[in-house]
Amino acid sequence: MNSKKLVLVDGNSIAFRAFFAMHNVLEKFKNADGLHTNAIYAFNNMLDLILSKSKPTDMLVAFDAGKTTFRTKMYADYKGNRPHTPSEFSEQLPCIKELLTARGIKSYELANYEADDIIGTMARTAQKQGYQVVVVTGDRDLTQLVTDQITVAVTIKGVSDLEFYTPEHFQEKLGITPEQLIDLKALMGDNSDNYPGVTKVGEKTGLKLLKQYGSLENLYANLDMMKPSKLKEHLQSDQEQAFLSKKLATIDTAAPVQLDLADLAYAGDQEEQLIPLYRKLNFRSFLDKMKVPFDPNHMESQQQINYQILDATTLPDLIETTTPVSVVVEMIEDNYHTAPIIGLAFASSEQVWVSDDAGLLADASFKQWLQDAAKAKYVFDFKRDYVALHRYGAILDGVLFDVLLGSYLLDVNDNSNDLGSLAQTYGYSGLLPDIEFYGKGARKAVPQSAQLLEHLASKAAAIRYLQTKLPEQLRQHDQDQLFEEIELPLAQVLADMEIDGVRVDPTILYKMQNQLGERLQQLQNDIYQQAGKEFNINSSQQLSKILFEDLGLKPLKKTKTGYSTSVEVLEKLRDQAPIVADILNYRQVAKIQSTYVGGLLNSIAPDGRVHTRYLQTLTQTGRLSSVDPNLQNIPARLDEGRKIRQAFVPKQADWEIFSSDYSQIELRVLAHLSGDQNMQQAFKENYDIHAHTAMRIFGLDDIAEVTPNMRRKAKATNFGIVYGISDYGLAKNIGISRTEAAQFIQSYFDQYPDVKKYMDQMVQLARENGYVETIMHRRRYLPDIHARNFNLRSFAERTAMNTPIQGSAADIIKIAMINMQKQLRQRDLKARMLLQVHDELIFEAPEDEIPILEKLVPQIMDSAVQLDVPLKVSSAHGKSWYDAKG
DNA sequence: GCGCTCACG
DNA sequence: ACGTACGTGAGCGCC
Repeated sequence: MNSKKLVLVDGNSIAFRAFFAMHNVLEKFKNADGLHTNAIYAFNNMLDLILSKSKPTDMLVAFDAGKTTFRTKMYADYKGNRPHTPSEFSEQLPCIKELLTARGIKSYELANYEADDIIGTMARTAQKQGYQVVVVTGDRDLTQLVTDQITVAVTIKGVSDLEFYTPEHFQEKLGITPEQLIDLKALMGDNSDNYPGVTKVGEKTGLKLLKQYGSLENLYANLDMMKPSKLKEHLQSDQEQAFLSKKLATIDTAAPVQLDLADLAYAGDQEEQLIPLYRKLNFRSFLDKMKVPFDPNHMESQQQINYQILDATTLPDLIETTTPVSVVVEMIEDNYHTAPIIGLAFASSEQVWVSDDAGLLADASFKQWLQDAAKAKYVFDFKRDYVALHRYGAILDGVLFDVLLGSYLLDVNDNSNDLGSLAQTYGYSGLLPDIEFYGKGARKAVPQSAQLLEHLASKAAAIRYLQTKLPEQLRQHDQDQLFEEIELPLAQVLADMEIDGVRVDPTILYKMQNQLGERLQQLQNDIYQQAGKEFNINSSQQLSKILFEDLGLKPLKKTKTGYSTSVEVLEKLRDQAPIVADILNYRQVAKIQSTYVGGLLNSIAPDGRVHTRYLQTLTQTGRLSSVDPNLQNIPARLDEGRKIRQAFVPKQADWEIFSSDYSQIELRVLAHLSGDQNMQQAFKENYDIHAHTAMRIFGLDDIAEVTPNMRRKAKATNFGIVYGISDYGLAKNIGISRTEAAQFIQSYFDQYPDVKKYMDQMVQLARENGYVETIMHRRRYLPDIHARNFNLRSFAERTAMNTPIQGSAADIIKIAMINMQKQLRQRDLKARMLLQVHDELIFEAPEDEIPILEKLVPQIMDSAVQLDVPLKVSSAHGKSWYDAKG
C-alpha cells in the first residue's frame, strides 16, 4: 500500500448536475462574450470541495466521447430516451476542460466508451498499485466499483452534497454487495439509460431475488424450481433482456485506455492560465480566494464610500439633487409597525448622505421632498419604508424601483430578503448582510455610530448598484408589466391596508376566553380521569404514552420521533375509547384558545386595531402571506372556531363588514389555461361544477342523478387535479382504494381531455425551460424536475402543474386589489379595504355605502383580467366578519 | 431551533 | 416500485 490518492470524476454527469443545480441563475451567469458560465462555476466549486476534502495526489476527470459506444452497438436504444442536451450546457463543456487544464487536472475521453468505463478501468488499475481511490459521480451505477480501496461519492443534491459509498455503507443501504448491483440493474432495468430489465421487477423485488439467489446466473439456474407465479412467467419471458441488461449495466474495467497512472499527477493551479481564465469568465469570487484582483488596473475596487452627515446644513443638497436617489430607512426589528427608525441614508449619482437621527423627519422641507412624486427614488422594500415613515408623519412617494420586489420576481426561491446577500449574488461585495452586521438572536445589537453610518451608506450604494442590474433582467423575463403594474402598486395598496388595520373587539374575545377556559378545565378533568393520571395533553409525546402504552390502543402511524396522535389517527380510534373524543375536543378548543383568542388579544394595538404585515416576497407561487398576526387563517370551517370572527368588527356602530370572494377561481383558471371545452362550457353555463364533474365521471345522463356522496368525491377530485393529482393522494383524501382513485382520475381525464394535455405540457415545459409561468409571467424555477430521486422529481412535477394555477389566481386578485383601491379613492368612498385572504377581499364601510360595494366590488373583481371563462364573485355583509357570510 | 399539530385558501 | 396531495403561519413541547 502506498500513500497515493487518486480522485476520478465523472465529468459529464457532474457538469450536467452542476448546470441544473444553478439553472435558476442561468441568465445571471454569463460572461462578456455571452457564454453561460453557471455549470463551469458550480463545477469549479465542486473541484474546490474535493481538492480540500480529499487532498488527492492524482486526479482525472473522464468525459463521454460521443453518442455511440460499444453499448449502443449491443442495444440501439441505449440512452435513446435522453432529451436533447440544451445548447447552454454544451457550450460550457469545452470551457470546463480548459478550466481543468488550468487547475492542473488531467481530463480524458475515449471513443466508443463512456466516462464510466474509463473510471472503472483506472480505478481497478490504481487499486492494484495500492492507491486509495475516490470516484465522484452523479450516477449510482458507479457504486458497483466500491471496494475497501475504492470509495464512490454520489451527489445527493446539487454537486457539493455527496454521499460516500464504502462497502459497509453499500451493504447497509441495499443489503447486497457492490458486484450484485449489476445483477440488480439487470433485473430492474434502467429508465434513464432506457433499457428494460424484467417486466414488473423493480428495486424491491430485485433485491429480494438477489438476497435469495445471490446472482442473476444462479437465479436462472434455479428458476424451474420456483413455484408458478406471474413473477416466474416474467422472469422466463424476459430472460434474454435481463442478460442483455446485465451486459449494459456492467462497467468495463479493462477498456483500452491510453493512460498511465503516472500521467495523472495533480499539478495544482497553473496560475498563469487560471487567472486570465477566471477573469474571462467573470469569476470574481474565485479570484478573491486567490487574493488576486478581478481588474488588475483597479486594485481598489472595494474602496470605502465617502458620505456626508445629513443635517440642517446638508439637507438642501439632498433636496436639490436632480438625479434619482436611493433611500434607506433603517430599523433592526422585523415589525415595522412598531420598530424605531435608527438611521436614514440616501445616495444620488454623486453623493451619499447618512444620519442616525430620525428626528430629521420633523423637517418640513425634508418631508416635502420625500412626498414629492417628481423626485425619483429607489428603495429596498417600499412597503416597509412607507409604513415606518408614515408613523413619523412622512409620506414616501416617487418610488420608481423596489429592489426587493424586483429580485423576488426574478427568482422566488432566492428569498433571503436581505440587501447585503442580494447585492452579493449580483456581484457587489461591499455590503455585509444584516445578520452579520447586527448579529442575531441575543447577540443582536446596533454598533457604534460610525460603523452604523458606514453600513447605511453601503446600503444606499448597493440599492443604486442593483437598480442598474435588475430592471434589465425583468425586461428579459418579460416581467416589466408584472413589476410596474402589479407588484409595485400593490405594495402601496398593502401598506394602506396594514396601516389601517382591522378593529378587533377585545370584550368579545375575553368572554370567549372565559367560556373556553371552563370547557378546557372540564375536558381536562374528564381526560385525566379516564387516563388514570394527570399529564400534559398538549405534549404529543406524553399523550402517545397514555394512548398506546397505558390504554393499549393500536398506533396507526409513525412520525420521525414516535407514534402520531394527529386528527387523522385519532378519528380512526374514536370508537375504541371515549377518551379519544375528549382529546379531539380538547385539541380543537385549545387551539382556538391559545392561537386565536390569546394570540389576537396580544396583537391588538393601542388604536384598538390589529395591524398584520403581508409578506409580498415570500411565497413560491405569488400569493401573499400574513404574519404578526396571521389574519389569513382565522377559523372558518367549523362554527365553534368561526365564532372568532365575531370579534372582527367595523370601526363604528353604523358601519358593516363587507366581503367578496371568487368562486372556484383556481378551477376557472385551469379551464382557461387548459382550453378544455368541456370544463369551459360548465363554467360558461354556470353549472354547479362539482356536480357537473360528478355527472361526467360517473357517466350519468342527468345532474339530478348525482348523489351528495358523488359530488363530494368529484369535488375532491377537482381539488386534486389543481394540486397535481396522484391516485395515492386522492385515495387517502376521500377514503377509497388506490385503484378506484386511479379509475377516477382516468375518467376525469377522459371527460376533460385538454386538462390532461395541459398537465403533461406544464411538466414538459418545466423540463425544457427549467421554470413555469403564470398568466402575468410570474416565474418559478423547478430544478428538481431533473432529479433522479423519485420523490424530489415527482414533487417538482406536481408543482409544475399547480403553480401556474395558484399563481395566476394570485395575479388576478392582486390586479383586482389595485383597481379596487383606485375606485374607492376616485369615488371618494369612506369604505376601506382591510384584508385579503387569497380569493377573498374584506372591507369595512358605512351602511349607506354597502349597496355601492355590492355592485362595485364584484364588478372590479370579475373584470380584473379577461379569461375564456367568466369569473364569478359572491358577496356578503354584516355586523361582524362572522355575519358577513353568504 | 425543530418537529408536531392544526388553522386557512 | 417509489410514497404525496398545492400554498401558508403559530403555539407548544422538547432539548
